[in-house]
Amino acid sequence: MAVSDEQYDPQALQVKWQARWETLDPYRAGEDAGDERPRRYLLDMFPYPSGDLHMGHGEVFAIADVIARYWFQRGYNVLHPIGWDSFGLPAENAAIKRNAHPAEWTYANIETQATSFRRYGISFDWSRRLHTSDPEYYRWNQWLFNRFFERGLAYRKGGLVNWCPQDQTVLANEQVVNGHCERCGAEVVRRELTQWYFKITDYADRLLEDMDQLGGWPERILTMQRNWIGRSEGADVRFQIEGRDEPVTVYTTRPDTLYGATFFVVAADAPLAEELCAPDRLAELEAYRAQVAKLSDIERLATDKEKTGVFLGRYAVNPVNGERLPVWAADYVLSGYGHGAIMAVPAHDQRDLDFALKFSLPVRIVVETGLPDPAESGVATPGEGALVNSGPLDGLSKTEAITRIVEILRERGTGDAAVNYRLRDWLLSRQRFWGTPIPIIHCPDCGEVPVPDDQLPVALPDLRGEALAPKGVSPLASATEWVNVDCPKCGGPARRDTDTMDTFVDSSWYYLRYCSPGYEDGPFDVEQVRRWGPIDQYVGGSEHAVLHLMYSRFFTKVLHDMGMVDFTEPFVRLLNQGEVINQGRGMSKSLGNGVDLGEQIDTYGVDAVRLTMLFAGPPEDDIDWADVSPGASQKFLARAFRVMAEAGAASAPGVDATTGDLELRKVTHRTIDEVTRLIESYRFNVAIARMMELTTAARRAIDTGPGAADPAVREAAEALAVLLSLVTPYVAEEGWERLGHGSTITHAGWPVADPALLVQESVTCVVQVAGKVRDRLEVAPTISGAELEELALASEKVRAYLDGAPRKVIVRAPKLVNIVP
RNA sequence: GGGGUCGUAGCCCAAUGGCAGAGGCACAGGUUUUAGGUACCUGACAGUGUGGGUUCGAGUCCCACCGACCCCA
Repeated sequence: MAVSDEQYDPQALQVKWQARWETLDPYRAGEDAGDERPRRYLLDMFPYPSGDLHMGHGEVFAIADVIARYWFQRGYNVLHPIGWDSFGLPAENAAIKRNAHPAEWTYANIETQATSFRRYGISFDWSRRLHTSDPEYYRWNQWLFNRFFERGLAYRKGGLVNWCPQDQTVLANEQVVNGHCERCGAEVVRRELTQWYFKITDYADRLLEDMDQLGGWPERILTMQRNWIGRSEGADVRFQIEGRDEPVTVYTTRPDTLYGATFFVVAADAPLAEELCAPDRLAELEAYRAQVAKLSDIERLATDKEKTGVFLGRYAVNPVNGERLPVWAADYVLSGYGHGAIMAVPAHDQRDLDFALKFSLPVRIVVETGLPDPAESGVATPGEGALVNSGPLDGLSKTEAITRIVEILRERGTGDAAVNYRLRDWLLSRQRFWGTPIPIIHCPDCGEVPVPDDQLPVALPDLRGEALAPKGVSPLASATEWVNVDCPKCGGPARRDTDTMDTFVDSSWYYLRYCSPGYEDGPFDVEQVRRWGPIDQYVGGSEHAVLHLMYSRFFTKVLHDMGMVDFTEPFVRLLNQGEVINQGRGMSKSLGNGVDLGEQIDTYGVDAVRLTMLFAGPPEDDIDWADVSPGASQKFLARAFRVMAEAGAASAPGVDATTGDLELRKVTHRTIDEVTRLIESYRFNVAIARMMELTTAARRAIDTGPGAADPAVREAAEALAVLLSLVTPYVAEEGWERLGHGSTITHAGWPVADPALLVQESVTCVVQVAGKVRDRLEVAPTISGAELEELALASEKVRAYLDGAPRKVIVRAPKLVNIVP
């Protein structure tokens, strides 16, 4: 049978090579301590097992796989593990609906995804697989919690928290997006609850400072984290309140405007409002609070919203000039920011001005900006200028005034410079079942007692179906036998903590567990982490900018302080892939524009789908599935397959390529050179375009050139197979085998371009007159500037545009000459 | 309102400050084919969102504006 008659049959190749890979196990990381190969650790953000893999997974795992396979070809010892982020609410909701256990749904989905991953040809080291819902994994969440507790980094406190009425649990600040639950989209309300927190605020400065190690991260993610942490410098100022011993501290970024304060505002929902309220005004405050409680933070802070508030019948005293400032409660001040109270400087802050104008409070200019009087214009002047009406600060600039006022406050003991953060501590308690139990026992006598390490894990009780239905407290509370235990300290009757941990705890350190997945003496083997860590390349979505990516950085720093890891940042480089959308919009059931990954694979084959994902554009860009054509990808792969098969049938391995067709050899080596650079800079779409050109050149050589048996054709086909192996492993394996090579192409070795073949013997030099192209010259690439200038000026075509001697000649040998007449 | 990213053929995308086009889709034509499809070959299509500036030379650098998206308000 003629080779060219053979059909490219992607499904058959998938069956054949998937089975071979199972046997050959080519993607396993080398564990031998004497292994001298340079190590690389590549990680994809692990999936949540919500069902089968979807198009988004198809993209992110294809991208990371190119990098992994490139590293394999380069001879590195590659760690590329996979696992599942398998605790979480969807499993619990499914279990309630089906009267089942969350584990059933979870592990069934994991198996479905594992099967799909294998078919999708991702080069995972399956021996390191982990699931965060396994007791052997979450045991170490608890162990780590104990360490955090010992160090004062895990603590319990009461306060207003974000409550999602849909999911019936509290949420961390990071999980509230524009006042809505990041998971389900329900509007979040405030509740007063006692909850566990991780003290991430202790690490705020280090989370900022260490960003200088993150040159391999997208700038926008760093900016998002910087904004989220929200460090600002200013001053704390203590105001005495008439008729009260204890002063109230406010934080301000503009202490220089202290003389411009004309009233004082406390957050309506802060306990302080009640404390400061005159007895005869309490009823009014309560009524107002009820009104405020209905609003989200976003609504409260909206600048276009009419200001509201109530006077509390009290006065604060300005520490610098003794002025009496009326104390108001209002909703535009948040109890969570600073100290929940502010000094209002209406002339220079728009929100304060809106409030002042609404309630006829005085406006005093203390910064001369040259702009119209805010009291008249209604526009505050937050800019800089010389201080006025400010006693000792008069005439000073903003910076000078800030320095001076801080000195004054410090001398009088009524304030000091202060740093404030927007970042809040990480609320980690959750009132749901399918998570890691918090390993604390509450004893009436001993208080909060950690479960001793040797009694971990605190395993989840066996609850299922209706028992998991949300009721505002954790389902664990109803597992009486599980809850009631003896205190580990005094042996008296005590109760387990019934909340579970935020699942972001699980993902904060999973990358370390992969280094020694079966380790039983700790969360990870310190030595193995020293070998592999930190992660050289992390790949995942930007939706985790201030969630997982920040939490994981925090965990890493704590573990560093504990002496368990010797680096301070977990992810050296970060790549955020775009989303796969359809017809200009995200895929969704309601829009009916969903595309199923499995169906695409069934229709076009794994290789064509992967190729389509990578060829669509730069990895960071969104892919609109309506704009791409997997059918065309499949056709290209058929072409490439035929080239490899025909070359394989016409010659044997080991022929001397130097005797082959020179033109094709040059294309091959130029392609190798360019693809190498393009892969290293993650420009996969362009790299693939080069592979297409090489395929076309080889095709032409076979059909109308030296023919399939020419050594240059073999050289081109072999290079093509290895280049393609990063993107389309199935057709590459088959091609490699047809070319007469054994086993697997995974470690065939990255081809090296011969520099001699990259040199061109002539290049086209463009000759411009006044920037317009007037002639082209074929010249040697080594031509000197002077020689080239002479040639260019001698050109008839050029002389036609010249009128006498040129004023200036710019020579960029060998490609360009520009003559300025 | 502040900050960021990005605007290149009908579409997706390329182009170290140096000839705007590498690759693909779609389109048109040719060879093969009974025909369609496949395969192979060929072709047409923009002057880079708008307006300034820097430069011998700007898609690329700077400024303003318009539009899209993202983040913080």
